[in-house]
This record gives sequence, C-alpha cells and structure tokens, in this order.
Amino acid sequence: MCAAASYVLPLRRHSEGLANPGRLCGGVSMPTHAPGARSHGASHPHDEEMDLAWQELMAITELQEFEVPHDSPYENIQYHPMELPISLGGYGMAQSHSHTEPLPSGGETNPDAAYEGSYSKVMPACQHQATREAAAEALYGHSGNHSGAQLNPRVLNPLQPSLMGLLEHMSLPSVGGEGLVGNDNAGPSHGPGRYVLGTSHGQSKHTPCTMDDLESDSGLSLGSSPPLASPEDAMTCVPAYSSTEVGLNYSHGEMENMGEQGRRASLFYSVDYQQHPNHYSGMHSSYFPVTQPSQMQPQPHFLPPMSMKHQQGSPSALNDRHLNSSATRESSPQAFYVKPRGNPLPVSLSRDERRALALKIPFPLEKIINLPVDDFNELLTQYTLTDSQLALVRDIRRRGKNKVAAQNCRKRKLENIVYLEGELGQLQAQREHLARERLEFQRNLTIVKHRLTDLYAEVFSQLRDEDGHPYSIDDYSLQQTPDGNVYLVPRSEVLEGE
DNA sequence: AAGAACTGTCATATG
DNA sequence: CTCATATGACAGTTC
Repeated sequence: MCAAASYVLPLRRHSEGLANPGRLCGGVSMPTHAPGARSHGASHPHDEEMDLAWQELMAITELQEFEVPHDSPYENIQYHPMELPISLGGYGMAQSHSHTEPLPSGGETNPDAAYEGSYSKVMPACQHQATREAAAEALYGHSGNHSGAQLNPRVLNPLQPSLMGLLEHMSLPSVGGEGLVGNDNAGPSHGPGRYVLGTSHGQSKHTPCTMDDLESDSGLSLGSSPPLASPEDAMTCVPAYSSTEVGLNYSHGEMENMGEQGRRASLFYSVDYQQHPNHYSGMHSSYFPVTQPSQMQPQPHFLPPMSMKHQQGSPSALNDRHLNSSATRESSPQAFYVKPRGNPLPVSLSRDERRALALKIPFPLEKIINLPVDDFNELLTQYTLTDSQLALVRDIRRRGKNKVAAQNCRKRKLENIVYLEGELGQLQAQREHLARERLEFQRNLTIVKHRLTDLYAEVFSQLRDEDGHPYSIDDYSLQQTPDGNVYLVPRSEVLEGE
C-alpha cells in the first residue's frame, strides 16, 4: 500500500538507520507495504524540488550536529592538571630547578642570589601597586627567560576540586582572591599570642634598649624586628652591645673558653663586619648573599684586628656599618659597598644581627642561614662556641630559613590567586559561550522540526495509492525507537503492536 | 585613628 | 631522629 515510499524518499541519507527495512529512519519512514510500487519509475515534477528541500533540511541538521560540540573557542583551553611545574622567573628559592636555570645576571646560580635578583625587584611592584593583578603582571612580566609562567603545582592541588566544581556550578558567586588568603593576614584582634618569646615584639619603639632586648628563645635577646629599628635604636642600642654589655651575657670566662681560635674568631668577627657590612646589614643582604656558597668561605682579613675596646670607643665603626646597611637595605646588592659617608641616616640591625653581634658570633648570618647543613656543621666545628652562641646560631639559621620559606610561600599563594582568577575568568567566558550556543541550537532545532513537518506533509501530498487516492498523513504516526530514530508508521501497525 | 598590606616568627606537618 | 621545606596563624610595622 505504501510501496511508493521506497522511491519517494530518496533523501534518506542515513540508510544505516534502517533497522526495519519496512521503515524509513531519519525522519520519514514508510511501511514496506506502502504504495510506492505504483510510483516506481515515475518522474514526479516535484522530486527535484523536494530533493532540494531535503538537502537544505539536512544541511541545517548537519550544522547543528557538527558545529555545536566543536567550535567553542574554549575547547582548546588547557586545563592544567595542576601539576605543572612552576617556572617563575626569579622565584627559584623553593623550586629545585632554580638551580638549573641560569639567571640573567651572568651565571649566578645561587638560589638565594636568584631570589634576591628578581624577587626583590618584583615584590615592590606587588606591594606598592597594591593590586594582585599588578603583582601578577609584575611577576610574570619579570619572569625573564622563563617562558610561560605557570603555577606551582603542589599548592594548587587542594584547590583543584573546587575549581573544577565551577564547571558544574557556574552559578556560584565569583570567588574572590581574598577569600583564599583570608586568614593569612589575621589582624591583631586575635587572641593572645602564643609566643613565649614574642612579647618583646615592638618594644624597641618605646622601650629603651635593655638586656630584655637580648632575650630570645635561646636565652638570648629578642629585639625589635628589623624594620622596627629606629635611629634611636641604632644609635643607642648597638653600641651598648659592645664589650661592656656583652660581658653580661658573655663572661670573660667564656671568652677564655673559646680558646685562641675563638678569640681570633672574635676578632675576625669585628673585622669582618667592618669589611662586609652586608653580612649584618639587614635581611636582604644577610639572607641573600651576592656570592655563591662556594664563595662564602671565610673572608681574608687584611685589616688589622680591631679590639673590642676600639669598637666600644669608636661608635663610628658601628655607625659606618649602619650607614652601609642603610645603603643596602632597600637597594640592589650592587650597593653593598656604597660609601656611607654621604648618608647620615643611621640604620639599625635586625634582632638576630644584634644578637649575633652581642654574642660575637664569629661568622656572618649569611653563612649561618645559607650553608648546607654539612657545611654549617663544619663551620661550627671550626670555632669553639658557647652553648648560648650555638643556640643563637641555630635559632638564627632556623629563623632565616623560615623567613625565606615564608616569603616563598606567600609568593606562591599570590601567584595561585592570580592564576585562579584567570582560570575563573576563562570558565565564566566559556559558560557564557556555551549558553549562547545552546540557545542557538534550540532555535535551529525548532526550525528543523517545523521544516520536517512541512516536508512530511508535502511528501504525503504527492503520494498516491494504487487506486490513485492520496495518502493522508493522518493515517500514520511518528514512532521513535529506542535508538533514537523516528519512523513514520501506519497507524494500523501501531494498533497491532499494542 | 583605623585598617589593609607586608613581614618576621612560631608551631606544626610532611617528606 | 634530624633536617629542610611548606604553610597557617599570630603579632608587629608601615603606609
């Protein structure tokens, strides 16, 4: 009865969908007994026109089928598995590859120097511009020969789930970077400090330099933090640590116990400070040496030993050093040896520097902090140190390393925030794009449905059964199979199936 | 003066 | 256990 369908529907392009030979999939289906036989070989005047219509229809469906999933510009977004190696210029302190990446400064491979060389240049931009975006630009912009600033993998790992969750919960409120570090800058409203030793924090500003200032967790002193140092501090405290006060902490008996080596070391100490102010001239110069570890061997001391008496009686000695450190504290390592004469600003020492000075630690903080443990221990064996000296040295080493670690940690945190903000922006853009595509797809789908309906009606209007009677689309119904294909099935068959 | 940002330090966890 | 490193938290300083 419907044999004509076999020819009426030359447009079925997806014959593979013909699960049932008697039916046409992909839209028009006709029963095998449809009256197509009668039309066999007939050249209907509307065939070409219908063919064109079908092709147009299929073009629409193809458009949707192939366009939607693929033309998103975000398909190529690299969702880094968060384990990408970080390679930020100058940020090599905690990254092992910092040792292998040459720095622009000409073969300087000391990680500390690397840190000093770039981080110190970068961070001011972060701080003074006071925006994390600016920080990111600065960080990445100064990445030097490190291409493609990427994130520290480890830190990102914990954040990954939430980030990926954004894909599923795009309606989540924008995650501000602040929240990620919200606790980092806890204000002073927190409970009482848990420090036993930190009580002297900030005292130097209002407290005259006393021996309290020399107390520390090592039974030594806790002075002000480095920036605290006021001119008053510098001018009054440090000289007070000369022989007179040192004697309080460091008895002459101890000095005697140090032996000849220790005494020499003590002398070396005073001389060394004169010659190398950077050793104790503030955290930057102390913790970020301009020399490689191999170059940090004891300096030759050509100057005649300066007696403690001389030091005490000559504030200019310390003052010189302070002036030197004033030139280095905020400047590049190249400024270490700037002549202090023209700079009248007295600059104080950090707490550890003052402690070291007070206890006559015979080697620079730079070594204490940066030497590998073996070299450090070897260094300790070269001198006979008292228990308090040893404790101080170890504290200085611990604090110095931790300070660098904290700086690295904060730097990474900042970079992660910048990265995640960028990632969030990309995801939001992707979300908007997908929403637009979905809308367009739904619009096209509606068009297709309408055109399909029209085409069905047109096809049926052209068909005739053996008796020349037109088929009525009312005699057929659309049936969808589990595989998703839609067939036009005679209602009689539908009724039989039921 | 208040608050944000920065910094040093400690405690703790991890490898 | 020691050591190095990372990080949260706290407190002080600076702007």
